[in-house]
Amino acid sequence: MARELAKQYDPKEVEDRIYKSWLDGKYFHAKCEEGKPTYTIVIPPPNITGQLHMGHALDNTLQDILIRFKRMQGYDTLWVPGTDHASIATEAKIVEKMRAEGLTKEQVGREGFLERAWDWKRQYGGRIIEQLKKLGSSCDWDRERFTLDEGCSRAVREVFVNLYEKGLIYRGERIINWCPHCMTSISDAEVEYEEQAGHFWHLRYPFADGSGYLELATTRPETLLGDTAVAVNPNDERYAGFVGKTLILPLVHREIPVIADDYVEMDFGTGVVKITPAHDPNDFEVGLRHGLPVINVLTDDAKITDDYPAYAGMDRYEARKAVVADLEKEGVLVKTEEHVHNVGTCYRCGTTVEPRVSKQWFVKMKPLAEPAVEAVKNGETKFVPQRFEKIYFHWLENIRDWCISRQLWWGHRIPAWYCADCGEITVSRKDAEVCAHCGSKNITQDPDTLDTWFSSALWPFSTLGWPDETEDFKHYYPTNTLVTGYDIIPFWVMRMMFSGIEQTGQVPFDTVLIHGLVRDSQGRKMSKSLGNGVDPLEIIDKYGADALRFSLATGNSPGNDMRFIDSRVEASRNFANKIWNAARFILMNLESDEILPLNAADFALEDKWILSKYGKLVAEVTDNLEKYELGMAVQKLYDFIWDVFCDWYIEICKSRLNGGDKKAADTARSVLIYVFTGTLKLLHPFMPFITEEIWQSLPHSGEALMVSEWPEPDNAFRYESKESDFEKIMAVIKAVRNRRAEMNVPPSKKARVQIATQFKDVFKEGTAYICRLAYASAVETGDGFDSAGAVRIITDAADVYMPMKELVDLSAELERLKKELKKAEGDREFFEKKLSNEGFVKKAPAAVVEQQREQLARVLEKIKLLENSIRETEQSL
RNA sequence: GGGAGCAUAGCUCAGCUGGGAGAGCAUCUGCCUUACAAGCAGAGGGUCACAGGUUCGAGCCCUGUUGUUCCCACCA
Repeated sequence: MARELAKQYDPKEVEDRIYKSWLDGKYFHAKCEEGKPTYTIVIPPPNITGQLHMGHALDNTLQDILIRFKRMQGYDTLWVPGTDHASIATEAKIVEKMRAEGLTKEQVGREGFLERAWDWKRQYGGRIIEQLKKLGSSCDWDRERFTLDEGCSRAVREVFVNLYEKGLIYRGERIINWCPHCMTSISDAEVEYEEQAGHFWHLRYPFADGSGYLELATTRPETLLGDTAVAVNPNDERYAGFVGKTLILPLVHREIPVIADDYVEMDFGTGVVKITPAHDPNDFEVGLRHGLPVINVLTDDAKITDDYPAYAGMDRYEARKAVVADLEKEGVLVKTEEHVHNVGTCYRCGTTVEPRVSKQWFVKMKPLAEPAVEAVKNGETKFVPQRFEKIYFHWLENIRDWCISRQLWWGHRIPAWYCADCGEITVSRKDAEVCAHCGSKNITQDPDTLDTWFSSALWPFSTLGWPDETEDFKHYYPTNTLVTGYDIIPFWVMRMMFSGIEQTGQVPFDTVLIHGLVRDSQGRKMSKSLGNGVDPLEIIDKYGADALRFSLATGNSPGNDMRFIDSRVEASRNFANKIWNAARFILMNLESDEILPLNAADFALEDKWILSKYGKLVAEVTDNLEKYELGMAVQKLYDFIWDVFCDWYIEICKSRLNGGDKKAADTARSVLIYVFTGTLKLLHPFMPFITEEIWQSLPHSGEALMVSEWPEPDNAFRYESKESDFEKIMAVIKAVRNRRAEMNVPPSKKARVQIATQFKDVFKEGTAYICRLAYASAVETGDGFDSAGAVRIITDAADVYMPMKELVDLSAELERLKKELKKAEGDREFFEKKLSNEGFVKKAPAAVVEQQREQLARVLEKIKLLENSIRETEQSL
């Protein structure tokens, strides 16, 4: 029943239909099956503001590969999907949208704002989910979650209150990173440092007693307004006499002290530092040590406060200019130097961050960090590749308290109420009605919301129903593999680790699989501003999802960045087409829908060869996948399908299929289907669409490839010696092709092939293959042949003659033989040297020594044959 | 200032525990051979950054150097 398939694979015709059939079959849905081992992944929830980019495509391809592999292996697999409310990013979008309508947050109020935000979420929040489906992601969509949904919000409350009760969450006035554009505090992890060209202004601060001045340098002269001291190093002899004296702050004319503090580097600048506790984290610390006042000079949108009428309302950069000009006027500006320094910027909007003293909520990190470090040190959770542990440790070991409050509306509101009567704070799982301390009803909830990452940190268990002991939680927690980019370790991985350990007593996952960034073809980071981003959906449209997935899974090693190159996707697309055509070939050679039974008694040499190769492939691919070596697994599949199965096995099968011997043809069909079906299974996690589509049209049992059983190597089909027999024949075929190509003999011109060999049986069996694949008109085997005018080819197992007198240029042939002899003699020297090395023979493993001996023997044999050939050729000349 | 990665064919990259260097693309030569020209059969192309060391043996392990990318860090 020959079937007609299109000559080329058309992913557009296939993908949506196949994806729908999987959904209809509910194959993605995890059923909490008793007695089955579980395998769980929680998706790194993409932001609802996001559109699928290459980073997502890579991340989710890897997860889908793992989850499909484990599903086929028989695990009860669950891949939890969902999205993140992304407080800052989303809020910024809404604000921007409102601005277009001429509205501000204040005008619409909190309620109105949140309504708009939820509307926005309903409209766009599902966009990226639909895009993930295009990629083939086999997530359990029935369990889709959102960080701001009811369940996740309850988990957030529970954790907040729990930590508060343990004293691990506190409220305090600290210096924090403030984004004047987003108008909120951000955590240390959310600050990105970049080098900026700036200036170094040298200033003179005069002593109050008129006895001169101290010279210092600053990069931020406008903060001078908030200076409350000038510091020098206590060991600095130059300034030893000045400590304790009083200076007059220029412009402001306030009296400030000279203090001594270790923080000051003697050999940087002038060794004198102005101290502005309100606007520099280090100065803040110095201020604490010396009991200095904190004078805030900037508003929350980074303008000078009304306390300084000369500059009030100017933004920090305008103020800087004005202050410098005034300093110059006052005669205290000594000089201005060019200076490059690190400036902190907001990771969301890129605005320069303003360190600022304010009252915020913090998580005390030390007690949480220690068990999280320990869990990785003792191997409960391991990183792949392992080196990323270092980044993880480094962050946790140097961590400062986590500022979790945000001056935003879109997010989990902080469950703290302040009492206007007694001034105490009530923190509660349920919305508080009265003050827990004095019973007053005069309480108001903290207006702030929590850092988005606070809820993301709970994702592995909040999505499974925690804090309730749900079936899902009991069944699927702890999860198994977390797949993410190395850039997210401090934001997310680390926080999930300590949150999981603290809240559930267990690590949230046993393995963290880290991947790199997908860069553009020139190695640059893909970014909106550069406009160099490649849209995965366009690639899918052009080449198919399988081709994209295959490209992302291959050709890079774990943790390393990769470049996205179009030609690689094209190659993957070609590979898909190759598989498609292999399927076409098999289908057009089938006579029924039956799965023909394998009958070992009928196997031809090539059947044993391919079965043996296939068995090894199964073992290796499985092993690679279990070790997260996805790139290696996929490379082996590529080589097997293209080189081994298509180029050799299919070609060789043709003679049996067309030969008229029904039994032989059926044997070929049975092996073709067995090996091809098994290979499709192995490839399915990487290229789910095309493999499913083909499998469905091949004879099969079961509903779908994606829920079929993962292959296991069959020991009955191990044929080591047959494998090497077949490879002897292959070597002859390759050698003949090679010589014919060199001599420009067209395939249409057949030639007799005579093979002198000690493996006569093998080559007799290989006659048909040699005729077909080496364009032989006939094949003879024997001990020796007349070499006069024959082309001679030497392989490891055979001495091959092709009588093609009219084509042979004897003198050229002689040259070639001599060249080959020279090479063989070089080989002989190599092996002889190695084997005569006493150290090698004594110390190398016996197997290695033996192998080298065999190789030497083969070389010697070859040399003998070559010398013969040369002699005979010389005689013919 | 600290830490990490990378340096292999013209290009993009593999190379798992050390046993005479691989793929894809590109180039060149033949082929429309009844699955596939998105294909088939061949070919050329590499002092594996450099210098030492360990070893019988190093692309792989150790030390240093150079180049490059990234992360972290309070040098005002």
